[in-house]
Amino acid sequence: MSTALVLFRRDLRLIDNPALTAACASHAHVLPVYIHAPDEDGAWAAGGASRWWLHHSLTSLQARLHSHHAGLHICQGDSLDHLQKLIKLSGAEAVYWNRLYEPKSIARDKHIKTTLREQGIDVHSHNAALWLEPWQIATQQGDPYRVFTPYWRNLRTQIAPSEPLPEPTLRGWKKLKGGLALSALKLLPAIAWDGGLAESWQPGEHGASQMLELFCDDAINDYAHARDLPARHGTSRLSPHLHFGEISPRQIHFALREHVKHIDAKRRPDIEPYLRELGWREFAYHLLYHFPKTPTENFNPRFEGFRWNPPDKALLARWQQGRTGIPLVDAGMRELWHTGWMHNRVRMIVASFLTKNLRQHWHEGERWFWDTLVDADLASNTLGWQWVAGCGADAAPYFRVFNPVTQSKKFDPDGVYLRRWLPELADAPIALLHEPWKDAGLLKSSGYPAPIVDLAQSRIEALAAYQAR
DNA sequence: TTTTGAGTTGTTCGA
DNA sequence: GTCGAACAACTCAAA
Repeated sequence: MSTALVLFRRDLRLIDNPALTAACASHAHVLPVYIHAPDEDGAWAAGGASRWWLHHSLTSLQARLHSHHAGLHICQGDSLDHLQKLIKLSGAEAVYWNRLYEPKSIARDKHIKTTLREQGIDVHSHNAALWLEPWQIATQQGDPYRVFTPYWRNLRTQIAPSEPLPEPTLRGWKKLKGGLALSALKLLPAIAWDGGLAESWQPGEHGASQMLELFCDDAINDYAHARDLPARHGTSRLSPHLHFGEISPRQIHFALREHVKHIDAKRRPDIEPYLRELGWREFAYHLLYHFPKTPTENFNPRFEGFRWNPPDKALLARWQQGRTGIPLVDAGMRELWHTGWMHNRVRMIVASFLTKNLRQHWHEGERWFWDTLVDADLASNTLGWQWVAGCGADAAPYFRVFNPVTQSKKFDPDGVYLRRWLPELADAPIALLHEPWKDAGLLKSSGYPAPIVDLAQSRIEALAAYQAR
């Protein structure tokens, strides 16, 4: 009657979970385990919003396991120590997990694997998060890709949607005494700032599949166009679910293809633009794996001596609080603070504003996003900030400076998004809503701040700084 | 080895 | 108002 441990990390689902399925197939008893070890993530331990999500996602996973008469054994502290103790207590002869790809996680898991194998334990790791793992794709010369388009052309030919693994059914779930209650991990905020998150999201496998269903029913039909409009729910909003592994790209791909199969060819939505976005996620993992220093170092070494403005705490605080005086920037930053998420286009705009108009170092934005986003992901966050700042792989050309007013008029022409997040301007006429500084009386009566920077002037200065690089 | 075509998401200016 | 060009040069990836 052999026993296996299944270690859950960022694969918080029962369906299409290769480690869980493999363990259940080969062992009579399976013990699901979660070990909370933020210290092992160093500077990139989960931020506040991510911890909130994690708490609720684990709650959901516990409920899913309970419905199988199983439990989740929770502990906190050194991963290897806990695994060794649990192996002894349960008599397990094997450990299963799904792989992570952050540099620190890779090093830790390698160490755990070596140590346990030396002790005669079988260790099996699986891919639950990616179409192809970072080392499974390379240029013809055998190098990692640095440009998205050829990467995607290659990846696209290798992904064929296949049926997700079913939820495993096993009678022999193992339970041990001595696990922690989830609340002992203290993942929820001490002061309740999380009301907006709870209104906006339903973490967990069930929430993920509901979000996917919603996407299939609605946004995918007009994705190529509506994904650019922040007032609309035109994107999938699956990013936090993907980050925590409540759903996998392969599940999404399969579901989308099944969904569009039954639609008349003339009205069938084109899912390629969305798959391409999943391709960007995959590319981010590819880059982080092959260039592990990029969360803290410029991908492009020519940016070493770049003339960032000196760090300015006051300016940064105004950006963080959504009080820059630029409506679209402020709306985005407030959406982020309230919901733990920001529309993709608006992310680019607030990031361009911070790095180009304010010329604050991209690390500042990277760090703020890390703490406030429910979908904060080291690979995607790194790629995104380096791309906007211009120092990344396949980065935006230096002269690409977003004009938040132009973007606002173009992508939120009726001001629906602005009015939603800037209640003090809700009654302003549309012409002024995009540029409220044009009416001093409006600023005074609304209390909305004047711009903290001159957009035109700062653009010119940014172009000069980037040209001098 | 060398050559060739190409590279997420923009803005401004002038015709 | 619409449209194309300029905004740089570099380096990536494949032929």
